[in-house]
Amino acid sequence: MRMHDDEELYDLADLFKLFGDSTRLRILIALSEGERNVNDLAEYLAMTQSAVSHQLSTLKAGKLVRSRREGKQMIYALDDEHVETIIALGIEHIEEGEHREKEI
Amino acid sequence: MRMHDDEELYDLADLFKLFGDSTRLRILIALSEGERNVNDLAEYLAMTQSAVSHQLSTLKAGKLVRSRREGKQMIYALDDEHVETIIALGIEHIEEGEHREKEI
DNA sequence: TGAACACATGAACATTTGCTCATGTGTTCA
DNA sequence: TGAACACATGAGCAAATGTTCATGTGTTCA
Repeated sequence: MRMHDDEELYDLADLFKLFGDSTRLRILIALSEGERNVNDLAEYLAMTQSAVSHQLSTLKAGKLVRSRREGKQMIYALDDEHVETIIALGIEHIEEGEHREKEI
Repeated sequence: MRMHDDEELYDLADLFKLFGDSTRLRILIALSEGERNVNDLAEYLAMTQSAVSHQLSTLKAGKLVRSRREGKQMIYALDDEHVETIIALGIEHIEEGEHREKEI
């Protein structure tokens, strides 16, 4: 891995912070199944509209999701082909950890 | 992506939290270049021994690094083949983001 | 135009997090 | 054995974070 300047390092940390919250993970996983508007997401995740909206705004700032307006609704979708890959790698890590524990 | 129970979701979030701090990222990147003991890491990263040790302990609990004793020293190394892949994907995301900004 | 809907956003609060400081544990070697 | 070294760890504190509550903005349609 090549060297990284401080700015890129902070950007990188900020990116992973987005994945470091179970609410945001659930939003990202939900969106990996397809586009959704805010109220649907809120209902699906059993959260308030406000909380979902705040998190979507955070995810959008981090360029993990994009949105478009459709009438009164805002439709959100994943905006990065890496999102699903990164989550899948994380899941692999966890499942291998569980596997290793059984071996011991 | 398949469905995830609550416990796995929290584990996943906790995993990504580990990557969500520039200090820990720097430790992981440093270790991707090879094993190191604690004092070397502290000097290399210009941090106190205590701060590095705390973070290493966090990383070890998350199974991203392992350690072995060598005399008085503790040698730390990456303990997961996914670590470098995950960081590399994060870097890709950021660099593509920068690229997209230039297009606009 | 104005009411109703869908969503965004600012402020406030409780929780979490990362660091420092002080001290504890484990190892080596004279 | 005990001093010196290398590292771990608990407590405490300031900063960051996620949620709620209240309210603001944008859109539709009668």
